[in-house]
Amino acid sequence: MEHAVKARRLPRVVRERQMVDAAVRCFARHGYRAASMDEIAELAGVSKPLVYLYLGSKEELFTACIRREAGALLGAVAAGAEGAGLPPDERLWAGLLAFFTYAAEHPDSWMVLSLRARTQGEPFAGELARLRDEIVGFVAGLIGEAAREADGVVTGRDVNALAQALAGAAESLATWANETPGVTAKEAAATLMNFAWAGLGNLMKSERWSPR
Amino acid sequence: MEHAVKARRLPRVVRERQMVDAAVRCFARHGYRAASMDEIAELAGVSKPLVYLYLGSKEELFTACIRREAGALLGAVAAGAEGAGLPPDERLWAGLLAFFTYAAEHPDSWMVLSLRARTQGEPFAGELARLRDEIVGFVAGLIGEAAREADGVVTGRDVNALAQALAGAAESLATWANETPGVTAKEAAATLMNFAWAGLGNLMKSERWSPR
Amino acid sequence: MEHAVKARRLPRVVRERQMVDAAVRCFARHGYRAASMDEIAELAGVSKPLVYLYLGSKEELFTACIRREAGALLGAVAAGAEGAGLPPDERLWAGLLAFFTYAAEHPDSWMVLSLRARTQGEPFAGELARLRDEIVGFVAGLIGEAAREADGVVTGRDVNALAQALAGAAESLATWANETPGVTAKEAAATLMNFAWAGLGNLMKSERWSPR
Amino acid sequence: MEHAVKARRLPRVVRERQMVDAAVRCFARHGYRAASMDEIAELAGVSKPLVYLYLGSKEELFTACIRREAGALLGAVAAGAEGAGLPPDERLWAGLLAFFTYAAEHPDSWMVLSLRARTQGEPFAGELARLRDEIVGFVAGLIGEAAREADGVVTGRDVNALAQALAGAAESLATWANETPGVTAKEAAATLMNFAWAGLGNLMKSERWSPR
DNA sequence: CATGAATGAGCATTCATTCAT
DNA sequence: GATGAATGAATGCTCATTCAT
Repeated sequence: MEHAVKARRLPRVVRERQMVDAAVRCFARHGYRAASMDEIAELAGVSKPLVYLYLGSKEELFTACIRREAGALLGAVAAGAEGAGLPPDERLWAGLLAFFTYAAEHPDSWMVLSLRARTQGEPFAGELARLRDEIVGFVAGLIGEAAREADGVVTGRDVNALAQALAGAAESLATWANETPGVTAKEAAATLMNFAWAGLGNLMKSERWSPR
Repeated sequence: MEHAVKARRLPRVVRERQMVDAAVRCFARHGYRAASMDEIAELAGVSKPLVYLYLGSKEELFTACIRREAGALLGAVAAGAEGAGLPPDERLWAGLLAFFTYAAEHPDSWMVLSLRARTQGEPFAGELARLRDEIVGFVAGLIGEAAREADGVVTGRDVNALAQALAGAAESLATWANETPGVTAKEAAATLMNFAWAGLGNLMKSERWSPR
Repeated sequence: MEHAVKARRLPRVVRERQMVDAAVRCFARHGYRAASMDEIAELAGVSKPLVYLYLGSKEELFTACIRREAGALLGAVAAGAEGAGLPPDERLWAGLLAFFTYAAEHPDSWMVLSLRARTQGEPFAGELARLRDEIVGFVAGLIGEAAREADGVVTGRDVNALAQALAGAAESLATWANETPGVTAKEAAATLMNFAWAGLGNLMKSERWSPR
Repeated sequence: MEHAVKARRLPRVVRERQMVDAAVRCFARHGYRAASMDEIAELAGVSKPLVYLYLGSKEELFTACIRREAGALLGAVAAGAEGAGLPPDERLWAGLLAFFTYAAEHPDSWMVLSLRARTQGEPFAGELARLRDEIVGFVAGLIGEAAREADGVVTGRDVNALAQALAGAAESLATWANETPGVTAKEAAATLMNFAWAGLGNLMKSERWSPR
């Protein structure tokens, strides 16, 4: 008779996924503090006590969101950029494309990862820092590889600052692209790639801009 | 009678400045939601009703913070980059240097502008968007000027995306520099300038990176 | 198939005993309100619904605890003091010793009976009052018997007040002995016996202390 | 016009007293856990936030209750028993009378001090222990004084156990008197005095009851 | 001008209790 | 017989905001 109208008595794993889904949306829309457990529970279609039973607390729930979404983003970028035989520029391009595509297709996830989480102190900052470190490390690896191929001379600190700037530019562009109608992930990735590769090339050739 | 213990009966402008000062610190430290009017009033050394009398509400107070700090940042960048006769690269360099210097010297101000404000919806986003538009516009102007000088061919959309990427990289680098001990404003500015100018030059010469 | 890992399918009586055991511990440790059915169920090694199935409700469970422990205490005291042929002082001594021994050997039980139960209103107070009445009645019986032997003149009200005071002193001493390391049950019983018997003797000889 | 119908805008000290009054009633009636801040606030005729503003938290409020009531009880007993020139028995009598009178006239206060506070762990137990120690110390002082006057030989441990038993009997009798209609404070005090003094005298003469 | 007094509304969290299997 | 799944109803606590003086 009943056609699972409200889907009661679901197994725990399913419920947990629903809850984290709802939480990601709410945290993305309102931020950590402004998001209320009531709203999350209602959006997930369950009662508040169940959220606490399964996820523990608001803090743990937020951490679970960050972990899950960070894993998904990392997975997408890694899957896009893995091609071992490809030259570094091709792999950077693939990684950037995968990154912008993920950000465009999962705006709530990207919102949580890029903005909401940073504004809270520990323990969220740490969780987020790990994601950023992995991405920056991945980019720094590509830059270093390219530098070796080109016999360029760059210090480790330079490589890190560059990777940092590139990651920052990517973050900023992704948010901007999400907010600006008509900008595709491919365009955003191309812009950044153009912007970055030439600059990287120059740096590796030690042709630097200097004041005066 | 009066022991001048706590400097009573100050003119309104002074009191307001004290309050906004306190508010910037609190918002920077805790974020918009987590900052409490109690703490702000106490830090400003006034009673809570006075804050409401002068600044209206928490929302208006936050807006006042954003406006004042955005004005200060813009003023600093404009003052640094104004030299009318200088070539565009020198002016971009001066602007970047002024920007990173401001962010380093006023970390609370930069915190409010870069992170805290974005995480809240309207009307703060709008306030912030205006600051960003001004900065991006300034950068875009420089890029356009340079493009004309170099007879390069770039569309307006390209210029905007570039300015956006540059601004994003700058934002990200500024936060990173503030969090990383030993990184000076000048280093950060130099890194970005190197990174950017070559890429911009290539773009304007229409030498683009493209996949495959 | 079954590894007998957790002793499933036990007879109801055994399960109930486990539950009440666990409940006594929890109520003793946290008090009625602060003890949670979750903790009790977990400590008993069963699921919560089973607790409800067997014991009905938190209130009924607590009542069951009081009843069982009160019965055990009464049984211990009665067993100790029954010797029909002995003189009343010997029987009081035996009863006191049994009482302090029980309190020392079953601290959780004594905690529930002495403190936790009283702080809750009906219906627990009633349950407890019955235990107290039985003990006070037993003591009053001994006092009355001794009074008759000594041809003393005491009213029923006096006997009751005396028994009440004696019971109170005993309660207080038992708790104090449990909390004070190095105090044995026998010492506590002796202290009270010394304290009490002389006063009782005086009273029965109508040698009373009176002010002025 | 307005006849102070609800007495708004009262000075802080008055409000605090009202709140603690209400809290003592609620804690006495329901115990610490079961008493709700809502009920306390309503009974005090104020809003809940005001209770928190002035008293801090439920724990601090309870502590404030214990402190205030313990002080009042101690003050009453001390005032009753101070007569420096009187013999120890007269002073014990006066102290007991003051004690039972206080317990009879302030049943909620006595409830809080005697039962409610004990069932909670720290920090309430400590607060309460101090009251008990003061009373037991006072009683022990009297017993010791009497022992010296009578050239009796009692160890310090005996004196403490006796004082403990006496205090316990007093506590128990006070509660019993409060619960039993028709028992006056004077009767309760006399019963205990009779009960105690003879026993104390015997002990000091080393005439002890011993089994067998 | 400036503040002590006061609150309505909301939030994270917990708990006793009950179904559906 | 036994349990995983689920919740209604509180509870302690906080905060932005406003009067009355």
